[in-house]
Amino acid sequence: MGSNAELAEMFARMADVMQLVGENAFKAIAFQRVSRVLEETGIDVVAASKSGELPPIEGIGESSRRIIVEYAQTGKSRDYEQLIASVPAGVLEMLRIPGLGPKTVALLWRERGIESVDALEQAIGQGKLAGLKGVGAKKIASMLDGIRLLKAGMQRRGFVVVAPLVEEMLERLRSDARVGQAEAAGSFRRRRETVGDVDLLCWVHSSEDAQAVIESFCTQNGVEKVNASGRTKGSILVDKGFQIDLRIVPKENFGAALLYFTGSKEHNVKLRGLAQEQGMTLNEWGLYRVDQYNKAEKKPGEPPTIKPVAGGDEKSVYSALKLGYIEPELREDRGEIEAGIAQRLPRLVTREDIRGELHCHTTASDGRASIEQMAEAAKAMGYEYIAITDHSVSSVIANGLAPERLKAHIAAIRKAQDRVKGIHILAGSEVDILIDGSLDYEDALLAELDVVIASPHVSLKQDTAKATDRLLRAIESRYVHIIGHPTGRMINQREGLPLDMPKVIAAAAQAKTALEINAGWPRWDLNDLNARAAANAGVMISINTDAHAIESLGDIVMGLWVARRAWLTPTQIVNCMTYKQLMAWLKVKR
DNA sequence: GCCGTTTTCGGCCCGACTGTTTTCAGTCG
Repeated sequence: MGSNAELAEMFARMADVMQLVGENAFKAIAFQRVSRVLEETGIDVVAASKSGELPPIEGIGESSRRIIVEYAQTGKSRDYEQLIASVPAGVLEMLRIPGLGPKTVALLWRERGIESVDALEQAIGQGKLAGLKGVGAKKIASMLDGIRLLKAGMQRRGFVVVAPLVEEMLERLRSDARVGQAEAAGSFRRRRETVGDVDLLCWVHSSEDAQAVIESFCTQNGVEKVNASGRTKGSILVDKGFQIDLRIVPKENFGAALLYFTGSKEHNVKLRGLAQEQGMTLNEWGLYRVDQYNKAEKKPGEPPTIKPVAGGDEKSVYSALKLGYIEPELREDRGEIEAGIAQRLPRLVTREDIRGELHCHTTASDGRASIEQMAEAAKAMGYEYIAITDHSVSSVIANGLAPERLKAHIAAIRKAQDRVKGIHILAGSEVDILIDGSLDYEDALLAELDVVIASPHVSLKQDTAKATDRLLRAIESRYVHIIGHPTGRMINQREGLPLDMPKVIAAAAQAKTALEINAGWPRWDLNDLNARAAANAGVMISINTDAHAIESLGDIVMGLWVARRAWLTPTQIVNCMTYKQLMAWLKVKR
């Protein structure tokens, strides 16, 4: 076996070890970067190494290449094994304790022989940490807090799960008369599917109010712990250990702060490097000319006393760095800065570009609204068309339609079109991709439909070979227009099919079958990276809500977030086509 | 370890907050 994910994990572990043994910090950072690049690249590096065709990849140098190639050929790496053997596994685990870093873990290990999280907890209980340099009562208390959090299982929470909490916090801030403007930043603003913590940002009318706003933030109802409470920055835990940070800056610095707090960290690092190359320095206060920037005059919590080149709003900062505006969804250091330099940033899809819905359900299967109701709702959204795609016969729980019922349903859809004007109603089906990749209806019946979406619903724990073959069969069917939620994953709930995604994408490109971004939570399937890889390979993407009720048609905005994170432009999206274009596209395979 | 329209060597982003300290190291984002 062997995969990018396994290699990424290896490099991440090696970086951990390097930090612990006091290796040059930049080496560890370099390996962390290799790990991230491996996770995100569309290139199957193991397969490429085996065939001797591993292309140069930015961030992966000679040493890392050697490790990758050795691993691809032998299934292991001597460098990795040697390095990993030098530190007990439990010590590496201690790095996961929030608030504990490599220096302290190394100190505990070397000075007190503590080799696991449990051993640390015991040692604290027995007072064995006494006399350690730099470790006082408060630090010990914070270690116990960290251990408690770690054991409570601090996984990243789903975007939609934390959204109400964020809205509530913002509401509270905005209703504070001292606050001028409050926004959510961080991975929440970048619309990542999961969020590790939430970053809020605001400016206040009078700088004397800043500390008081932080204080009221840190003492509001529901606060379980205050991690930090300074003049411009507060950090709290709420809702069983979920971290929320608040940062306050003057209005004039809001743009630079929003940029800084939105991240990603990797995006920021690269931007700062770019600023440096241009004789400037970028921080959360603004963009400054380096020859004017005198660190000695910089007081913590207060803006630098010199005039910034830019900083009032984000656009001015990007523009001063000779970049086009980079949308928050792109800020992951996945090539957006290079694209900005080359003035080749994508024109990301927006809500206004969406002309129709191609995947929804009605009361015929497991939906809650009639054909007419769904069509009227789509029309009210300004759509030109909607495809009604109820479940097929094998989806028994979803009241899937047997062939005869489907025929009657098609007739009902045609009839509904007579009653509802101003929107085209297409007859479709979400047909099950069965375990072996065959479809749930005969070809002759599929041929009667305007739109066919084929989706996997059951047996989502197949191995990679079986799952991939299963999807390929459906992709290659001349009657299938779109593969619905291709992996079947549910964020934070189930993994879904372990597809060989490069293979699936290549087949879809070849067969001219579109892949879906299912906008429904917790699917968001395809995810951003796979959707981007697919679109780059020439595969059309359809952003579908899979709505089972009128309100869910509005989920399209979530699908758009994923699509924007995937760099998609309207020309790559099926349901950005006009009705006429769509009808032509639907006939291409047949 | 990685990288190069000023570099194949010498850099590598920057600031806030905390805790244990008298001037700073560690951690985080």
